[in-house]
Amino acid sequence: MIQELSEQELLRRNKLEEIRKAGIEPYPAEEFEINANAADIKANYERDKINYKDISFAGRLMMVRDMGKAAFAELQDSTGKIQVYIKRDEICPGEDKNLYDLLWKKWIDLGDFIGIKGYVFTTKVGEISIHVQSLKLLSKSLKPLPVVTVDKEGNAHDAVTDPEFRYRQRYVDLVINPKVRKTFEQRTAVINSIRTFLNNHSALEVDTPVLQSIPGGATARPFITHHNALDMPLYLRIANELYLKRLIVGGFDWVYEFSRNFRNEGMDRTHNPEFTILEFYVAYKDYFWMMKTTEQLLEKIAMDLHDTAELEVGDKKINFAAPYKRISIYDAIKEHTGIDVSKMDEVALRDTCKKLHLEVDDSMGKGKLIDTLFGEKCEDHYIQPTFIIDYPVEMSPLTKKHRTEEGLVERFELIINGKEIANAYSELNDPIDQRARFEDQVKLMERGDDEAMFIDHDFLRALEYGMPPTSGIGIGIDRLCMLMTNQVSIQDVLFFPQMRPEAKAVAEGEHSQTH
RNA sequence: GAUUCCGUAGCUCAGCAGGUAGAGCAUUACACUUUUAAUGUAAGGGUCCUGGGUUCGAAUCCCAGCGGGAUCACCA
Repeated sequence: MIQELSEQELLRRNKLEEIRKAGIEPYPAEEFEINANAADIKANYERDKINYKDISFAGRLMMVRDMGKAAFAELQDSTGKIQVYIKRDEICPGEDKNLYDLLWKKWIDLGDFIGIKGYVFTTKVGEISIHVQSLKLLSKSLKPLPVVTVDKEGNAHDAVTDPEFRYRQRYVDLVINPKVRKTFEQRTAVINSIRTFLNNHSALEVDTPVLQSIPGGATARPFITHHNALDMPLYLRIANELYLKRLIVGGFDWVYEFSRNFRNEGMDRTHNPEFTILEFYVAYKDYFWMMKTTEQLLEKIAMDLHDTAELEVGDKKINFAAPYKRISIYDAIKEHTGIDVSKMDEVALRDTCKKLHLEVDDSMGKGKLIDTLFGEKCEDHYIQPTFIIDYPVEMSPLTKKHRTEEGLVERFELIINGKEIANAYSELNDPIDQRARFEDQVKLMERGDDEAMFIDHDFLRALEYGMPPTSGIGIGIDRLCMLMTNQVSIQDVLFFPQMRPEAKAVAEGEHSQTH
């Protein structure tokens, strides 16, 4: 199948040939040395003019205002845009005006990368610009870039807003939408902030297997793959929890990993099939310590990014300053339904759910029923960061039993803006109890719960050697980034969100034209 | 997976009581040596997502498919 090139694409390919015929390499190999960037020039030129007389700058050509024998253009580098001024007699001092008349005026297009040397000056109208003394084509662009213009009021015209275009061709989105770049820089800032916090506490960053023979540590449907040499199924990890705990058994006091997890479930604006959870485990701590640490961490992230703990998220203000409200899951359900479920057995719970018109079936055990009740009736109400604590044992197979409350475990979830952001516990380190909990999961699986956990015998063996009392947490990094960058869709905090393949082959047709 | 909206030039969009496809920016040509959504004059550019159907005639109406968004379900 041959996809025809557009008029503009053909033109650019023709220009490419003209450039080569003129003896100019459109994709030069040698380094182009740079000694300034756009943001630096704009910020520092006025008070430090002496240092901006011999500038070497490179960037992508975004706009040209041609005046005949001179032109203004805008170049964009990784720090932003800057205006440059190109005068024919300046870059072509002799008789030969081809560099200007042909290369600059005819052959260079919007989207090309060019390198310039020159000096910084301020134009009549007061814009800091680079006066070009020499010009070099660094890379020819063969596809026209959407042109987004910004007027005096700062309004963008013809901005590309089509989500499909933006997600499939993120590289273009990043070039033409400066806010998108900022969001991703902030995502990295969130991760750096966390890493600094953890490293300052002498935590050890580790890597654990992504390919696992038993997908453990969470309740979710895994992706299955196959290892040919071993001739066995392998699962992409749904969590790294059981491996990090093995490392606590091995004697590390505090380990952490930014874990790319894979769950074979639905997709929407808060779910992508692959996503990132930060998990960390700390020896000799409990879930109270973990709540304090979590508050401190989130407050620090907000401060590092925004210099304030109070952030605008959609039409709400969310305050990340510690401490956060704590409420038990039973009290939360009582508060929002008026029903005390703390003493109910499975049958009574199922009836209660039915009365509240919640969809339930016989495969659901006590834990899942309570989870449903909370998720449907309560979760949405917690906008400010809130710790929901003390879950029933049935829904927490890896969590230590509560020190005083029968039937509960020492667990909390952190809810922000109606969404779960973190999940943490005092870790179950009693190997006998852990084995019993796994066996309960098997019974759930036999009843038809396809998310129940498998027994991980090696993990049990590790616990039998002894794991110190430990507290652990998983923090949803993508969702945290959505809050910190004020984005409503997970697709806007992932560079390349999962998409169905495009119907039309993008590459095939175009290759067959150029080979 | 269900419901609903959307798919027209490189980009943003208009066109729909069915009658041979339009604008702005971008592109091409010419003019212009401090402009800034530069300007002026002229020109080119489209399997109207794909495939069927109704009709003398479909971008427009109907059906199916593909892709995307939103809402819901599952879930973090």
